[in-house]
Amino acid sequence: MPVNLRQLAKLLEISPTTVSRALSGYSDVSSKTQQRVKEAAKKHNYHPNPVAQRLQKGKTETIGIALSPGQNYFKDTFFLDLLAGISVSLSKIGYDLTIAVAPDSSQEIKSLQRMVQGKRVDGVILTMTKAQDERISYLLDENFPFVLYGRTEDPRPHAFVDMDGELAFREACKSLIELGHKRIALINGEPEYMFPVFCLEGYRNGLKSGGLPFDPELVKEWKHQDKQFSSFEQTLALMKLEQPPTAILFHTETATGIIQALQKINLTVGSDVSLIGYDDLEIAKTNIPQLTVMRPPGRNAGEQLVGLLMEVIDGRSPEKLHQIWQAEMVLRQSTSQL
Amino acid sequence: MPVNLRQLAKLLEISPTTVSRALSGYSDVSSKTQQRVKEAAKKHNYHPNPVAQRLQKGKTETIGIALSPGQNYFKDTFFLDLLAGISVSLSKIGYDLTIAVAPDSSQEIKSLQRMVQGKRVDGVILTMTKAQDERISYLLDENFPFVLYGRTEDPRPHAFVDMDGELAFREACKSLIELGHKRIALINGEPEYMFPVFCLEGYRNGLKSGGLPFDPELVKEWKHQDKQFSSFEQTLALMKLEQPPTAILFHTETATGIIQALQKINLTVGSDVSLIGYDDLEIAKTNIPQLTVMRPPGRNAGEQLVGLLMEVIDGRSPEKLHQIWQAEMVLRQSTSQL
DNA sequence: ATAGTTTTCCAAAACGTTTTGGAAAAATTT
DNA sequence: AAATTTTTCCAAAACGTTTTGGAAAACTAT
Repeated sequence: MPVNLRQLAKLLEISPTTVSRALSGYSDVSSKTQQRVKEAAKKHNYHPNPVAQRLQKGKTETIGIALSPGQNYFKDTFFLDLLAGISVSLSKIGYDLTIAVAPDSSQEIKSLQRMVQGKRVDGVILTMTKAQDERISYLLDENFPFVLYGRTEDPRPHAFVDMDGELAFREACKSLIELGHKRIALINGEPEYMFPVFCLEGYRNGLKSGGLPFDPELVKEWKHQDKQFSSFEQTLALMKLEQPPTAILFHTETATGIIQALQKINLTVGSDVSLIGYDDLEIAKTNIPQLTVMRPPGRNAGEQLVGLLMEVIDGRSPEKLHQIWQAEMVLRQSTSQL
Repeated sequence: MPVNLRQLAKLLEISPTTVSRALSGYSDVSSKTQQRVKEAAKKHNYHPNPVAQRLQKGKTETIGIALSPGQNYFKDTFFLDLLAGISVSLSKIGYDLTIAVAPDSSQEIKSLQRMVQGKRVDGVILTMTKAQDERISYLLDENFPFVLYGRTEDPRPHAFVDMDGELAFREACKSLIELGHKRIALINGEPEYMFPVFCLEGYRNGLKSGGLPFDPELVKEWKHQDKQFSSFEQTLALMKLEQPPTAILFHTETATGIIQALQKINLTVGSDVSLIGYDDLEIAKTNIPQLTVMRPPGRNAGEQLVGLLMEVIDGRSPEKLHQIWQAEMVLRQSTSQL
């Protein structure tokens, strides 16, 4: 039932070469036969075998994304959205997306090697980047095409897309200062990952530009393994300080823990304590009161990643292949004048 | 730098045939040369080109999973866990996992066709199955190997894995009746999907076996597009009834909406209203009070799906290739004697 | 008509494996 | 030592495409 190129050629009494070239629309086959071939292909339900194409072209026409289940950083539908963007962009150019999930973080490098050394993909996309990231060193050492969603400290040139966490937290901080807040806390992610590092920097810069001192007591970190509970605890700790904060900057993915902590000690979100989250997750809209957040542009990150990666694969130097995106503030009910 | 089979053979002054057979451990090559070949392969960092292997074997050694972003059914890390199980099981047998995300539900069938007709995969895994599911009809019509995570009404034999939603909701219902509840509500998913259909059935059977009447007023549905808000509204509606329920059965993914609704009208979870959720998501453990839930076995669903799919691909009749798993009750603080 | 162009086609090689069907060499039996 | 069996190897074909380097056929310009 499944016809191949040779059989189709035989049916048309024409050479396989011509059939191949007709289907790819080369100008050295007359429009008449081109027509004829295309019709026959449709009629006989011919689809070129991608495996054969790949062998011939010397490309896998596949790109990979490596994850570990430890990466439950991704909340809400964010990750699926990213995957969707990547997948759709890839299928437009005839590429496939293969994903490798390592059983745990320690095996992550192995599943990456399987894709790279095993010649299963032409390039990879990496998320959840760390300041020191062995996956990135490996890819750079191997000189294998990749693009990051996030940043890293490795100085060798490489392509990446990232949010401007510094700007987002700086702006959020400034807006709280404008509302009269003098004690502003930050509940941050682990500094092992790159993003929280930028967020802290933005927070410090925001304080500085508003003329407020930096107080290390007001900065807490949650653990990835136990996000909600650790942010719950950190919130309680903050509020037990001699001079507790009147506002908290945080990552919206930890909203549940923080809000429940405030509830427990009978503080009202929005009046007693102002909150600004980073990322506009579902909870920000469904919570009562709705949460003021910094909203990243989102949506087409996948498309951008694919675009950059293709340039890297095509051999363009990754020097200039990076983008840093800005979040915008969405004012809702969790912030108020002090 | 990347060595291929022929080059390795030349280096060893041996035929490519023998190298190939040595590496696959055939008994018709002496253990001495087998040793020699394997060492050389390691030394020269030889990895067989999977594309060439696939062409020769006539298999893609790849399986596909098709999603649409509309499927935000998947909460928490559940989906990543499933993907992890699938990915790990596949890599053990040398297979790749390619995922195709359709831009929206209407395109879902297209991205499935791309994988199937385009000969990009040997089989597919489907989730979020509907009672009437065009994806499933398509695959059955094409006689293409697949396995479902969920059930469907199509009577033609096929492989699947599913939870026993009927049993879970029946048991949950019975346990509430034992606690003395007489007005038990169900906040269910849309009956377009198969799972809620079974849940409703279990609920009805539970009532019946406890000698309680079925009251349609006590059954509500939430919308997938707006899960939290619609369950919020439905909860309020339930509580405005002349005879409001004293207990609610629901899907844990809608917990936020339901709990916030109860909070709004000053009802205490666990004493005023008992709650039992289906699925043991993070929120069930972090909420105060912790939620009593029905916990599905989880974890190795991916492994099972892969196992069944491989049998289908190997041509085994799918008649007997299905499993239905049972959830177990986890007693926490959201249920109490009436 | 002749030479020169352009258009249209195709045979053969190549991509990197595995499998098939023997053949040569070695070991065993007569 | 000859005949038989077993062990070890390999040449060639095959998987389904695309590309290369021409060649034949059809026009165009002289």
